Amino acid sequence: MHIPDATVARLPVYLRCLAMRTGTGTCSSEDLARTAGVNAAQVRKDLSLVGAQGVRGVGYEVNALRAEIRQALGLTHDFPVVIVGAGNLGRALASYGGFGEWGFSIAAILDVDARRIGGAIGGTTVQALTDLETVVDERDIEIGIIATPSSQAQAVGERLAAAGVRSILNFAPTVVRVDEAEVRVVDLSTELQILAYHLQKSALEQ
Amino acid sequence: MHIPDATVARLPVYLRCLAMRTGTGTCSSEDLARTAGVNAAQVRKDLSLVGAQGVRGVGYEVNALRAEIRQALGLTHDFPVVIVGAGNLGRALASYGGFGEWGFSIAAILDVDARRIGGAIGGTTVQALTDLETVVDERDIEIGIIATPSSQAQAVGERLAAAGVRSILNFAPTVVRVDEAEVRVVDLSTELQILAYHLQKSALEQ
DNA sequence: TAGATTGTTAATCGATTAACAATC
DNA sequence: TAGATTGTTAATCGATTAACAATC
Repeated sequence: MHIPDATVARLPVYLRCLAMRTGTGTCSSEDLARTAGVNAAQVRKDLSLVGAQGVRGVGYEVNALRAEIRQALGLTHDFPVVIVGAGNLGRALASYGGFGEWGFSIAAILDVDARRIGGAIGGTTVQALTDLETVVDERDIEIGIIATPSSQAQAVGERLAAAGVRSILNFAPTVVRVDEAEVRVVDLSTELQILAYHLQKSALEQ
Repeated sequence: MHIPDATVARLPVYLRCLAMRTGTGTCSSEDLARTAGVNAAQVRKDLSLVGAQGVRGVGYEVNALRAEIRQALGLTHDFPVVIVGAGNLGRALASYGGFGEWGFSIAAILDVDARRIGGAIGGTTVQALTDLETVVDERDIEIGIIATPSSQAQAVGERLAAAGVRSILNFAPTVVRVDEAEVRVVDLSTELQILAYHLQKSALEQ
């Protein structure tokens, strides 16, 4: 079944909201909508798209709901992830606790800098960037995270794609275009600029 | 003039694409569309919404375009930003180079941990979290960044809002709801989950 | 039964894009 | 003039949401 992009983007939010609850009990679409900050009709529509079923007059069973959403997102097996770049950002990402919770694990952290190679970050030893292809192949890595300086981001993206990685998350503040892989960007200044627009707009309204 | 949200979200991308070019010369909607990864008609529509004007048969003047987009986004003055949390993530954000380029500056970095207070991160001295209200007031801060552990995120969001901050960027992997402020979330696991969905989908298609 | 809440429809709203006249 | 590209229209597509019958 096809799930619209807009729904896919909201599913992780629902998972996060559900994670804040105790394991058992039920939850109405109204409850979930309030914590997620969306419309209740939208919650019901999204949930029916992922195949979750509630009980009229009662709500959704929290545990079953979690399972349905994870299933729909494909979070059914573990995803080994490679982080390229062991600077401040790479370290912050690696020591971010929430990886395992959703079935992602850090298979490797790579860097070019000899002073960083061999060091440990949250239990993972930093390897040389030259190991990229080997690591991707041996550990069956499907997801790569770019946490390098902007100047190296495009080249790393291309290497990841050439090694067979089909999903890339780019944290470097630059455009990375790779035809063979899906690239998502996470960027501080983009977010700040969007906030700035809204600030200006609300200032004009006064 | 009202600019649709979808357009506002693309404007920073255009700025980034334009930043990759030399200061002068022209650029067609087709050029910009290719680097930004969107449709050329969409680029022209977006640009006409921000009031940018091109020349038929030639394209848009790069410098003028940059200026129009910045103007539309409200990037006309400097925005002092406060970062709450001086752990790995806070450090990574603070040492991220692209701040100044778009008119944002780090006015303060705050933390609760006495071992971090007084230390310097990229030229800024870490201050005590108790200084939050004073700093926001004295430096006229309108934007706050939450880079604390999840457990403290909501409380920090509320304090920021109470101190008068109307725009908050939350990097903690948890839901932060504050009625008086706009909160945007940037979250690693959300992005990974969306990638996982697409991986699974393309695997099923084979 | 009465109250609550789902699941779905249908209307509305907003975003995308092909197409093409205008014009440099 | 010929080629290129904008600016805008109108069609299409996708997303949101109010409303309500179904039903626990």
